[in-house]
Parts: sequence; structure tokens; C-alpha cells
Amino acid sequence: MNDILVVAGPTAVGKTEYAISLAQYFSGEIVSCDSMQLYRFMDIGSAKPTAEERRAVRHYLVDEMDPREPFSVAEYQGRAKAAILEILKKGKLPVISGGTGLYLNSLLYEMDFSAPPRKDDYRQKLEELSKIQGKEALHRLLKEKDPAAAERIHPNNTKKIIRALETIEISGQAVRPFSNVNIPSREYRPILIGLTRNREELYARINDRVDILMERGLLSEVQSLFEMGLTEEHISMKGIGYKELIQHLEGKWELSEAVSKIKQNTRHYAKRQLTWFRRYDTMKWFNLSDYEKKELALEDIISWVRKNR
RNA sequence: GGCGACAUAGCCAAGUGGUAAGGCAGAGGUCUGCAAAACCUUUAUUCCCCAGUUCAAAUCUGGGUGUCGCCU
Repeated sequence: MNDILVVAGPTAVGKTEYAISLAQYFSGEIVSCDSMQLYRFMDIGSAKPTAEERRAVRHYLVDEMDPREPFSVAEYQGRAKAAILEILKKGKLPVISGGTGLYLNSLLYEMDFSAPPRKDDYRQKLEELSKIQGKEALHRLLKEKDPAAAERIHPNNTKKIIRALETIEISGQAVRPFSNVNIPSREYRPILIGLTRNREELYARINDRVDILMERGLLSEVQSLFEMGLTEEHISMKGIGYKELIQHLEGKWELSEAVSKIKQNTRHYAKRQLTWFRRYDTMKWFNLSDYEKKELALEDIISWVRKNR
């Protein structure tokens, strides 16, 4: 089976540089697994690899989408699998790098997205219903149509309730809970590496990085996206750094307020990522706080990967 | 030096005699088509200290300490 190397970890841990070094060492190419780096024009806020880094190692799924267009896991799965295939054809090692857990799952497990896509007019109807009669009404509706899903999904989680109702409406079939049926991918044999750092250090790095992104001109990047007509309604603008600065550009938040929100939201995000990645039993963790230099950590990672290939 | 106000969790804070709300931060978790999203759980044996009143005190009384404000 085809080996793929996965480098996962929370934001700001240092994934990009490690993934690049590993790709260089094992003669691989990188498939990004990041829901924001996909979009063009969102370079600073999504902390994309630099032009130089991208010259050093070929990156897939960076800069491929227009931020005005919607995107979803289903589409990610298709594109990422195509990219992996292309790399394998060259006889190279696919290195999956990123922090978007659900996207990673779409590669690690047999997740079937062939069924119903979204249906916007029906969604709108449901959203109106929820506005008028409250979100409990949606949950009651789900209880009628799909009691199992209603049992599983919390009444406050409107977003998931809507998806479950939508699935039934279109296909007549219930949504399957993924976690109960996680069949490992039949296409790949993943080697899972998790990068982490002591919590305090990680949070300090996040705070620093946000300041650096601001210095690099995140505000003017958001400004020009704003001028392109992007609003908080667009999927791409749900990204941390973007949604907060749009609030500022709309005059709702002071700049300093927006910046501390960015830091806060990024810390929360990193925590959720760690929770997500802890689920993988076979993931080998490397705590970068334990190493004095990147080279030493890299040595350990490389020798572990060599042993497990 | 005098007068007054205040003191509750890491922070903001409600509670004026009946057994410590809430929010934020922190921690843990869920996850099948917006996932950098959405959602859930959890956090004070004790209210600055000492003494008193009372069946019962964060709440009332006295003293102490600290902070802030005003006056001199």
C-alpha cells in the first residue's frame, strides 16, 4: 500500500517548516490540509508557506480556490486524493501537512461524500423556521424525521441539525455518525506524526505570531478582500484574523480589540486542534519544547519515520 | 492627619441574615458537505484578617489591615 506521511499539529507549532524539511529529506511533495491556505489572496492571515518555501518543495492545495466561492470537505477530499495520486505517480512521498482535522479524516478514513450536497433554498427555509419558532423547533422536526440523529445532536447545535434535516430531505437517508464507523482508508498507509509544544509556549508563540502578521500587513490584506466584496458571510472570511478585522473595518471593533480577539480565537483553535488530534491512537507525538534546536527534533522524527516506513 | 467609599475565583462581578448567580480567562470533550466552523461539560467547602451578636453571618456590630476618592 502507498505510504503517506502526515504532519499534524496545532496552529503556530511550526508545522510548515518541519513538513518542508521532511519532504526534502524523504524526497516528497506537500499536500496542504488547511481550510484557509486553499484560498488565493489570503496569504498573510493564513500563514501560507513563503514563495521561497514553495520553490523548495512543491505544494498542492495552496492558492487553489477563489475566496468568493464556497468550499467543503467533500471537495477537499477529491482534490487532495488527486494530488496524492499525482505525487505517487512521480515516485515521491506525499507529505500531508496541516491542522484541519476533518479534512485529514477525509483522507485517513473511508468517508463517503457521494450522497447529498447542500440545498440552499431548503436551508433558508429551516433557518427562517428557527428564527421564528426557535431552535428547539428544528430539533423537534429532526426528532420526527430522524430520531437517531436527534438523539446524537445537541438541540443547540443548529448547524448540524440543519445538515441532518437537509440530508433526509434530499436523499431520504439518515446522516451516518462517522465516529462509530471509522474504516481506515484502503488507499493509503498513513504514518502519523503529531507536533506539539508545552501549552504556555504554544500560546506565547501564537500571541507573537499575530503581532508579526499585523506587522506584515494583515490589515491591508483584509482591506483589499473587503473591497473585493467579501463579507463575514463568505466561508473564507470565517477564518481567524479575517473575521475579526472585518468587524473592525465595518467600524464595530477598535483595532486593538480586534487584535486581541484574534489572539484569543487562535488560542482556542489550537486547543481544539489538539483535542482533535489526540483521537489518533497511532499518532507519534513530538513535543518540540523538549528540543533545544530544530535539527535535534528533526533527527528524532526522521529516524522514527524511517523505522516505521 | 481628617472624612468617606470599597474589599467575593486568575480577571470582571451578583448576592444586605437561611447555606456562594453569571460572564471572561483556564481545563476537558463532541465532530460525515461552512470545520480557522458549530456545539457540549467543568472551575470558590468559602467571601481581606481577628473578635462579637445569632439556631444561622459574605451579609449585622467592634477592632485591625489594604485599596481608592475627597479634604487639609
